[in-house]
Amino acid sequence: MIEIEVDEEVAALLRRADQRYTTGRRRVVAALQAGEGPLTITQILAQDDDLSQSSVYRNLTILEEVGAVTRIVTGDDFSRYELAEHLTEHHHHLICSDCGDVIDFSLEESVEKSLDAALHRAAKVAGFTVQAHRLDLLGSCGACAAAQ
Amino acid sequence: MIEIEVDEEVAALLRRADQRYTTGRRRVVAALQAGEGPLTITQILAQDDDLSQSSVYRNLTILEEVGAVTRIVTGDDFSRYELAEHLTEHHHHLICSDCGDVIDFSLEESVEKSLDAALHRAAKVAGFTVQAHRLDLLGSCGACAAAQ
DNA sequence: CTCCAGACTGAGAATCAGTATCAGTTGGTC
DNA sequence: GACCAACTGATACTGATTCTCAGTCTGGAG
Repeated sequence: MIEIEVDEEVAALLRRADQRYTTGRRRVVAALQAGEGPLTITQILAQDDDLSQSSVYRNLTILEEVGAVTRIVTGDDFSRYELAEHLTEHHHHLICSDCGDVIDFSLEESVEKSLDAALHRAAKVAGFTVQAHRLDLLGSCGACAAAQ
Repeated sequence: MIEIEVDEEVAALLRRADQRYTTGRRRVVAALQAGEGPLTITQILAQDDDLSQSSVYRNLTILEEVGAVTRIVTGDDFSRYELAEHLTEHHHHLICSDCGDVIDFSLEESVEKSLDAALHRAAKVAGFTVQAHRLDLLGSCGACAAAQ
């Protein structure tokens, strides 16, 4: 999805919740679009000096409530945020267990389909209502593997 | 894997790291074996009055370093712990986004196989060294779905 | 059997990502 | 142009997790 469309979609989501699409929020969204994967608050702040920490936290929470942004928790001490899937594309995460960095990747359609079907079968057995699935690869990114 | 085997395996892992398999640690392992899914520190403490919070934290960290236990982070404010996969069986998690509870489930062999192959292909493309994968279903558990 | 080093423990203090508060600013609406 | 609700930034606060420290346990050397 191109930048302008994302912007409009986010604006619509916010408006629906009586929220404004302010400059600060635009900047957070822009930072997330610029990253190659989910970003931590620290990374967002580093990318844009005019943002204040408390507002970024607050705005990410609001953007998440509104459905524009998704929060990712990987296991190191920092939450990461990315644009919601309907604003990007369905994808998964490579999580580097050394440096903590997170990179996006996708699976072939066919694998994704059969996985999805299997997941729904399994959920049904457990009496569980599925909202989404989450698939991560844990390992070492190229840089960290080289550094060892 | 039956209880005694797990115990021996954990003992061996600890010994290899010059650590003792003390009563406190045995009790933590026992609590994890008793649960139907990963447990929070609070749940472990609730299950055994003789455990002290700081020791449970410390021992879980050690058991994780030694490879006997895995830490799970779901997004609510609590870490959860479960026995490592080689002491149980490869499985995945149903995470209830309402109450935060986590339940184990498994996929059919065939799906798991093709998924694994696809993941390795994807990792190779990204120059990533895979250690493990992690697959979670997000949604509502039976109890929470009924309560709505 | 005794001693000793080093592992272990429990209680409390310290840390720090994330959240709440609050006084002041902004922007849309009548 | 007054009003009101949303927004902002600085700062104080919260709570899960980690650290510290003084005391206890344990296994092996002598």
